[in-house]
Amino acid sequence: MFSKACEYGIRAMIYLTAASKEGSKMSIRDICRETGAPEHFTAKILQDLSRKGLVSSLKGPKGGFFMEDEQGNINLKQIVEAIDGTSLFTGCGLGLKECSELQPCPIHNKFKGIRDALQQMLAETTVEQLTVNLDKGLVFLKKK
Amino acid sequence: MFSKACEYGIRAMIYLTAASKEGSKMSIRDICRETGAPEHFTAKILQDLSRKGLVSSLKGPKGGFFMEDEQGNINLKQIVEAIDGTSLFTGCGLGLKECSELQPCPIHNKFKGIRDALQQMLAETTVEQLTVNLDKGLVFLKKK
DNA sequence: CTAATTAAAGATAAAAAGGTCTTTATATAT
DNA sequence: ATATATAAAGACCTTTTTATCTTTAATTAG
Repeated sequence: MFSKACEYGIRAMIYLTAASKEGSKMSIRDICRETGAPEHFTAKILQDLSRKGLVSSLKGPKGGFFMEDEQGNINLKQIVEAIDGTSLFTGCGLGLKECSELQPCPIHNKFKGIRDALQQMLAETTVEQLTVNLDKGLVFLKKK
Repeated sequence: MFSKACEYGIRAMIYLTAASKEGSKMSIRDICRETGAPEHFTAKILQDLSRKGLVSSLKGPKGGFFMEDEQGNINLKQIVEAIDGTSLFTGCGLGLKECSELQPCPIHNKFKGIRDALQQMLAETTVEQLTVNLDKGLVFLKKK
């Protein structure tokens, strides 16, 4: 469904949001230890998200990545769009370059229903919400 | 959502089902002309689907690909699984190797809803059904 | 000011997906 | 039998994705 980059990015942002509640900045190493993601690859992804304003960062000792308070309101759709683009939400299920109500592919309407439900679910889910059961050990960001 | 191979495969099968109603066998060239797909790549895909029994084929002059009557009942889930595997239906939204009710990722339940809806939609949609509006020119398999 | 620590950036590599080309096998029609 | 048309198979190439390695820039602590 999502690219690896997107999966790692979402996991990192959820972890960062949880950690930032205690005011901590986390290094790439920390983040990847806790999310089971590859370090250099994740660094690329977070640098990209940082440029786009979805996460914050600071260089130097005691530096690292973190989330500003208002960044907790960022939702999953924003992250997916930042990393994977909008094609998942707007593209044709059968890959047609042009597919619309006017010129639909055979699965246009059925697929649209699914696509829209996915889009809505992602849009209404903030990273903040996803940290709720994390500290309680009820949900996980990597294999135990 | 689906791989290119899967998109081409589905489009080819819908076209073949429609053509086979008139008893025609279609060459790769015909199929790709009508679906806007690359020939050699589509040949690979159809050869694979043929080995797996989802389409039928015959070599030689007047040969080509076609669908047996009962193959019209094949549904989209079967095609997606044959080409892309089952990970879309069973895998974790955040890419965790182990993700289940017992050990869920933060989006497990919300994602499961979407995944299941997609799965059900694909399972209840047969290629036969998708040919209905094709001859009427109401739906399309390639850009006009 | 210096050393240490961290993200940023860029170069490179490996793997997977997507796509093409060439040869072979098989069936048909003449 | 021979020529022809077709799928089947395999080798190869290109692009994208995933991942790693190295160097640079910025910040902090002492």
